Parts: sequence; structure tokens; C-alpha cells
Amino acid sequence: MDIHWDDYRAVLAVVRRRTLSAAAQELGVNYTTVARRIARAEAATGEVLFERLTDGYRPTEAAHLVAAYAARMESAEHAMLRGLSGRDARLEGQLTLTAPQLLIAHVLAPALGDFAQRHPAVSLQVRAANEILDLNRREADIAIRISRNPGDTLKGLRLTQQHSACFATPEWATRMQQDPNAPVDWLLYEKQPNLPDGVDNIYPNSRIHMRFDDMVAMAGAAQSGLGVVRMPVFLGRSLRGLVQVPVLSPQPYADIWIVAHSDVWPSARLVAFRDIMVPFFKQKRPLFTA
Amino acid sequence: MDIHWDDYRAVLAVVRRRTLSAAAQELGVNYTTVARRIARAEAATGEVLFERLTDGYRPTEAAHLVAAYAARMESAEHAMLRGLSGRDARLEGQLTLTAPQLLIAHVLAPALGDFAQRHPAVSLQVRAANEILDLNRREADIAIRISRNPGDTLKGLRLTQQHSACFATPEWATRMQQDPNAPVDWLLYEKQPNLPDGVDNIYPNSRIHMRFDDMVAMAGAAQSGLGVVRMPVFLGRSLRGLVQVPVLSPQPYADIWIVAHSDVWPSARLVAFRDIMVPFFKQKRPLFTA
DNA sequence: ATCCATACATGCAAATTCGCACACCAGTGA
DNA sequence: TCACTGGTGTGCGAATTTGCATGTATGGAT
Repeated sequence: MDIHWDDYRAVLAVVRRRTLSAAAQELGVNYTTVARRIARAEAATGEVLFERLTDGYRPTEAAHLVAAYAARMESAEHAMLRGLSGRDARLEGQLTLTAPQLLIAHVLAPALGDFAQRHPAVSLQVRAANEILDLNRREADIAIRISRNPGDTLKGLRLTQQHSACFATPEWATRMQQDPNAPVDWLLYEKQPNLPDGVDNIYPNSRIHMRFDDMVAMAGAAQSGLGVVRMPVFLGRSLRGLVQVPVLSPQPYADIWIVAHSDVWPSARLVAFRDIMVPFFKQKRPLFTA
Repeated sequence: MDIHWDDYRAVLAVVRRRTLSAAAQELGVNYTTVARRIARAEAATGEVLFERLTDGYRPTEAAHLVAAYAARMESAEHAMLRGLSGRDARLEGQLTLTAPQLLIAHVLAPALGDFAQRHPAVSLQVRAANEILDLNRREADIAIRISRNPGDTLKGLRLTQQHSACFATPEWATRMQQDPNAPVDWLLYEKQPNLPDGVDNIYPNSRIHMRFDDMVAMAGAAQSGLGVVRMPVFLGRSLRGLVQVPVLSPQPYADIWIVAHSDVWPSARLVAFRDIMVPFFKQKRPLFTA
């Protein structure tokens, strides 16, 4: 058996990324190295794994087979790393947190500072991602998420419930209070593409003014007076220049969870992190609810 | 991620074999290389994986964890290799067969010669093993086995049924025929440690003379006149100087199967091999049954 | 038509990895 | 006691692997 397991990994990377260069970037090596590993893998398996095209490597059926099993090997590796991480009793090294940008900026920051101060040997890496990172693949060790349930293979604690409400500049608020028939411009978030329930009844002249794929941008727009936004109350209350608009009562919003893969959940670093976050959110609860 | 997958493989090998040297042999590299890979794995995982003792490496708990997942990676690799092998349509390269020593020697040989002649580009490797090789791990591609069922994850065809009977030198046969009360010495095979059913009634002066763990040795003993042996009829009929002893009627014996892992089953080489073996055994069937 | 970005192939020098030789240690049997 | 076996650690030169620089091809934008 004269094949390196890392050669399988190269096949997997090229099947995924379709070019040597992209695969090389993924693997953190030079692309010529990837080319050579592919060549070795082909020699060892006795199969042609890729068609060399001018715009990339096109995987053959055999390469897909190899890649499928290499992916299994990779997920075994991830499971191993999670297992090692989970039984790690040291309060040192790295800890990667992912959380929504705005939650970090407006709520979490002091708690993170507290954690860093209490555990100076742990270097905290914060990934303020809009997308959901894959905790299986250890893109982060732990996540704070706004969602209805913690996730599938993940373990989680509910940090707090939340309400949402509608916010805008004081001018909008006054206008809406004085004349429900005045036109109301709404700013909508991509992921919640409809007007809040009941708005049409109370403000019949509502219109959808803009749609955003980004909360920060949308909040900025609201602050500039472009319209009314439904958002979690913690956010509306934290943003300078916004007030809650009347009439529409706050509604339940997705809860805030702290989640991690069950394998890494017991690690000392995560225990320490939760020990700070849970009381922190308990104390901050009024900020999140109406 | 700066760890080589082959380092995991080194950890697995050392956990299995307990010494660097043995692991190195398993991996086909120098033992110093294994030592260095272990060191790298420890650096990468941040865990102490082995206690360096004077008589070997003693795995820590962390090493067992790593090894467990590395074993998963290994079995994924084996599955991959089986998959590649199974879709291989070429009638060239290597084909490893395992079968019981005596079956090869006394029955199979001409069929193997036939195969080699018809498919000269396939180099047939024969492993006449007494133990059962692991087809999952590709210790052989295909096996001919004497057993009651083909096996668990394996696919198989029944080549023939079999009978067993009792054989000895003609002297024994004559003596037993003339005087059922004469003492009869039996040679027993380790795996069938009791006298054949009914023997005590017919030959009340039977005694267990010797036990063997090896069929070849036992057959040789029978040929030298040391006693009576129950064996498959094909074997008794093939061995010079033995005759079937009277009175005891032939009994059903475990069937002969040709088995392979279902992944490799469809490969051209295995198809070709079965295409020779199946008719061969059909034609030879009288040899196996009473 | 030309330029540019992006892809792969290849030759060569640098860096890394590997195997060998030797040193050392512990246990075992003569 | 002493040789011997079977284990590990280390230094050094050889072999392998890697990265860089350069060359070539192709498709799209100007």
C-alpha cells in the first residue's frame, strides 16, 4: 500500500473546487503540489481521476468515488478533532466564537471583554458571520445564534427569549401616531419578506419601500429616516436615533441560543465561556423583551 | 490545519502494535519515521499521545481516541479501494484468491491453471491460508470457503454441497469390517472435537487417539495408518492410500462457497474467475458427494 | 486585434522528510 | 557476569517533496 492519505485529500479538494489553484488554496500548499499529488493518486489507484482541461480539472467517475470516501475520512477527522477538543481541560489556547454581527456589536462585547480578562490564556477569536458556520467542521467552536431550535447534532442552551418591534426615527413615530392614514415606508429584511402581521389594517397606506439583504445596512437606512423596520427590540433600543413606533405591539421573535457540537461541549474553554454568557444574558434579559 | 493524515495512520499503527518497530513494519517505513510522525501528531493535536517506555510506546487516552477515528478513516479507505476494484473492467493486474490449502492442492489447481491460461494478463496470487482472511480489508479479493453461510457483508455463490465420510488405510477398513468390536483409533480435528455421531454404537471400542490442529498433518497421520479420520469425501478420495471405512454412512458437510465483498463482486476479474469456477465445480460435483 | 486574467505544465533549487548507522537501555538466558 | 535480543533516541547524508519562476493556452473585455 504505497499511497499517502493526503493524496486522497488532494483528490477531494480538486473535486470540490474544480481547479488546482483553488484546491491548493484550500489545502494551503502550492498548486503544483496538488498536481503532483493527483498524479500520485492516479498512479496508485491505477485510475484516471481527472480530465485535464484548459479551464480546470474535470473529475471522472472514479474521482467522484474517491472523493466520496475521502469526504468520509475528512468527517472522521473532524469528529476526532472535536473529540480531542471536547476532552481538553486546559483553559488556554484558542476559542472561536461565531455570532451575528449586530449581537456582538450591541450586546456581547462587554461579556467578551469579561471573558478575555478572566481567562487571559485563552485567545478568543470572534467570527461575526452572517452565514451560519459549520460547527461540525470546526469553523467555530461555539456559536450564539438567533433561531427557533439549536440545530441537529448540536447541543444548546436557550440564553433568552426575545421580542421584536417596529422602529424608526422619531419623525416617523410622530407622523404614524398622528395620522394612521399617512403613507408609511417599510424596510424589509430579505429573510422576512412580508410586512409584519396586522400592519395593513392599522396603516392601510403602508408600502414596501426597500428590501435589504443586510441588517447593518438596513439599520443604517432606518437611522437615516428612510422608513420603518421591524427588528429585535434589543437592536432597536441600541441604535441611536431610533424609537419604537406606536400601535404595533411587540411580538415574539426567535430565541437566542448558545450552541456547540456535543463533542466539544464539555471542554473547559466552553464551560468557562458558558459560565460567563449564561448569567450575562440572565441579567440582560430586560433588554430583549418588551 | 497543518497535520498530515498519514500521521494519524502512524498513531493508529503504534496503538495497534505497541512498538515503533512493529508499527513501522506495518506501514512499510523506517521506525524513526514513525517516531517523527508521532511527534508531529502530538505537536499538531497538542496532546501527549504516548508514554515512551523502554519496551514500547504506551498509548494515552487521547491516542486511543485518535486511533479510533483513524480506524474509521482506514475503513473508509478500504471501502474506497473495494469500490475502485469493483468497477474495474480490466482483465489485467492482480487477483488475490484465498482458499483452504487442501482444497487448492487436491481440487482447485487445474481450474487455476485454466484461469491463468485464459487470462494471462491477470496475475493470480493464491493465499492458501488456514485462517480466514479479511475480505473487507482486501487481504484477498475473493475466497473459496467451506462454511455454512457466505458471511455477513459478503456476497457469495454456493459452488457445491459436500459430504463427509470416514477414511483410513485399507488395513483399518478390513479390520473394522471383520470385527466391529476391535479397538478403533480416531484422529480428530481440533474444530470438530467429538467423535462422529453413531460411532460409539457401531464401534464400541472406539477411542480418541490424537487431536490435530492441522488437516494436512492429520491426513498424513491417517495415511501412515495411525487411525481413522472423518473428512470431506473429496479429500479422502484424493489422498493416496486411504479408503472409506465401511458401515458409517456419509453425512452432509459444510458447503463450498465462493465469496467476495459485494463492492468488488462486479469487477471483471472476479466475473471471469467465477465464470471458470462455477462450471468447474458443477462438473466436479460427483467428487464431493457420496 | 490586443490585453488581461486564469488556468495548467515543467525545470530547477530549496526545504523537508527519510533511512541508516550508531549509542544507549532493559530484560533474559547461558 | 556477559552476551544477546529488542526496544528507543540522535546526527548526518541521501532522497523525496515542495515552491518558485517561467512558459503556454484559452476565453472575455476593451
